[in-house]
Amino acid sequence: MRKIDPVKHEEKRAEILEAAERCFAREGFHGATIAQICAEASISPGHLYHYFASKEAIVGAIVDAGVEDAASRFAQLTEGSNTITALVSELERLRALHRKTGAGVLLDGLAEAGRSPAIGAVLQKASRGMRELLADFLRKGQTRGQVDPELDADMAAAVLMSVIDGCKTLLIRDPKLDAKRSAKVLETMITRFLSPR
Amino acid sequence: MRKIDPVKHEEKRAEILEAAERCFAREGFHGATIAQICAEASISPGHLYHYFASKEAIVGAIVDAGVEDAASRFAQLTEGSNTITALVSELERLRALHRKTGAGVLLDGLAEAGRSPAIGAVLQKASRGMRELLADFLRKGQTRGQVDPELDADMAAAVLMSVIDGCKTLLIRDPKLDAKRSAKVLETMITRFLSPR
Amino acid sequence: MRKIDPVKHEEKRAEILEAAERCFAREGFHGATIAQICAEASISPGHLYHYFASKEAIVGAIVDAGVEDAASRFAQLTEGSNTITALVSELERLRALHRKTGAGVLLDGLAEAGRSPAIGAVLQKASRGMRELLADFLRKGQTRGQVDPELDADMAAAVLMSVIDGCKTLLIRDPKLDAKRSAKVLETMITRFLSPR
Amino acid sequence: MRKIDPVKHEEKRAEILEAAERCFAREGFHGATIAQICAEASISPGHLYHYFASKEAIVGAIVDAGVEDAASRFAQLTEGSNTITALVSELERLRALHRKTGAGVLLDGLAEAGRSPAIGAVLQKASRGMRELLADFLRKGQTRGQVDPELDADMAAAVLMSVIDGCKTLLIRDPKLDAKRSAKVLETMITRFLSPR
DNA sequence: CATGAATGAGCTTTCATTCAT
DNA sequence: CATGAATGAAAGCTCATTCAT
Repeated sequence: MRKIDPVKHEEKRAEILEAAERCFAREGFHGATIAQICAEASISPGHLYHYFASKEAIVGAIVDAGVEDAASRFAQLTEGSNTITALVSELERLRALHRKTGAGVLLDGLAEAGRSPAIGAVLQKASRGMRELLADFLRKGQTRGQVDPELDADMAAAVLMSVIDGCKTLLIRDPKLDAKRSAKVLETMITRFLSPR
Repeated sequence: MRKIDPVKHEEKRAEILEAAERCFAREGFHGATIAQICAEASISPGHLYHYFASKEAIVGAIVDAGVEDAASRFAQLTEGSNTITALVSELERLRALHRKTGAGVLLDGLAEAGRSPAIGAVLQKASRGMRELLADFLRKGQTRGQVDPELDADMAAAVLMSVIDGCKTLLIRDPKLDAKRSAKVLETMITRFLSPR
Repeated sequence: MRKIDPVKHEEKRAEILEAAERCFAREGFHGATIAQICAEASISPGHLYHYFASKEAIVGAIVDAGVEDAASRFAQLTEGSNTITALVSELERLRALHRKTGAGVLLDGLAEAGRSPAIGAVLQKASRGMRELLADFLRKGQTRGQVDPELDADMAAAVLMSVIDGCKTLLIRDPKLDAKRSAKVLETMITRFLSPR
Repeated sequence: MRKIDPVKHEEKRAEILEAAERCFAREGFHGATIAQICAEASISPGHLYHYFASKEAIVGAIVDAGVEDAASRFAQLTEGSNTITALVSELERLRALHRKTGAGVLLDGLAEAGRSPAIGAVLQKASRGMRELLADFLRKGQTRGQVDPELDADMAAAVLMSVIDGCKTLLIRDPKLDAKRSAKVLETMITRFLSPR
């Protein structure tokens, strides 16, 4: 008699996803077990499989969510007034975010994407979208005279994205690194890279 | 009365290490199994343990080798005539290298280092060493007037290393990326970053 | 919403323990494998680990149960009217019991306790408890004039326990030994040992 | 051209056996590995198999040796003047011996004999021999009026042997046991058991 | 005689997944 | 919807034994 409530279903899914994310951050994709995720989400293993077909599906959903999240932030980027300033502050926001959740998940995800074609495809599609947004953003900056018009906007966008990825390793390679000073130098690099000559 | 032949022993060790590296590149640290490594090295599982005490020891040996290798390359860097050119071409060499072995291993290692204090410590020590070499190299460039003297050499080195890390994701996010053009843009970024104003 | 049923859980645990006991009796602690125990209990290897954390934990549970069992029998001993008669018949009961389960387990356990400090500590604690019960029993017999008051009750208890241990080897050294006659001689020894002069 | 030297061969065999005995005392029959025995005997695993066909053969040889040793000591027993005194002092000698080598080997051997028919047969044959020696000894004591003529010499011998076995567990069950006092009580028991009424 | 490299079956344990209720 | 019991395929690793030299 009781019909399934799609809203509640979606809520539970999100709850499990969050629990999984915490576990993945702590233990990595391979290190985290279904049992741990169930404990964290306070459900039984049998029940989890009502919401996700497999562990890989959970990984996929998390990658999806992260990718969508990043894309939406990139989409909002366009609103900023000064191109370079906006970019740099977005980068700073990302760094703060990952200091909280741990960079491991993202690196795990990237590594996994480099291997699994399924996850790779998701990431590649999203990356292309994000790169286009970023390239558009840069082109707009070029029009406004805030970004060097000589730059290949598309390639510059790709390189900037890899710089953002690289940021995650800064703290792993040296946890005691002075965050302020490193941010400043990073800002210098991006500014000099993009500024018109 | 034949005593053990350390040369052959070392050769076999290296052989196994190479086989393991191929497996890790293909499957990741966790994904690769002892059985796969043994198959790849054409030895029995029991025999592998004459050369390495555990799977972790294999990983450790690979990391050690990689670190030593990178350090030696960095140390030789000092010989180049032009600071920035040398740096850029070294970066290109690294990229080519990692296209062969697959970037996954490094990302796996970085992700793991972000979680496990034991692995983290190894990476941090190695990173500090490499950063010092790179910073020295940059300072030498500053003395020669080839690098902007205003830059904090130490921080710049840290940022450059994270840029190198970031490069690994370029191909993961877009496998069809035009390598030449992306290299060119990367070169532009580094050149502008480091050049005296 | 069905919560776990602790009764069924405990029953299954006991079932596995009995299966393990049979295997240990047949093959010894080291000789018995998890696979054999699982086959004997008709469960899968994975499932066994829902009930016991490790093979060692199974051994521990069996030892604990045996110790508790022995202690409870010793505690009830006090009720008997004649000290020596009660003791001798208890001894006989122990012999019958061990003819069923096989003496090997106990000898294995004793040998292991002589080596591993962890297992040794468990055994020593249990032995001390049992010896105290036995010594109290003897002292009570001394008060009643049924046991030689000159005897050091504590030491006599220790010696009696070692005699009980020794009984296990009787059948190993000679499986065809006449059980009745040997019991009689044993009874003679204990009676003469304890009787007042 | 070089003939094998049976003397040297036998010496090496004995050497290996001693090394194995040390390992077995330390780790038990199952716990000790061929590798450990080889290390202890300073030979290679391949070489060990020139002297023993299998690990079980080593165990068998050790049990054989122990059994022979015990038998020869029992045979010499006959020389003593007073039956009970001789017996008690022999028992004390055995205890001292086993405090050195650890009782584990003997218990391991007994446990193993209870399971493996092959080892069991060796032990049973030897035990019967020893029991006969001991029974003869007791009968001689009966003739001399030093041992209760009512006793069934054969059964008494069997019981005494199991008492000797049981002694090994005294120290395992309580390592801090006062050796002198326990020896005294044991002596009391045996004296009262055997003495003429 | 002697070495140590090499084998491979089998061990304990883990864990994603399914099933009965 | 929800539980937790149950599965079973594999994982990393050990070790008695054999083989080439």
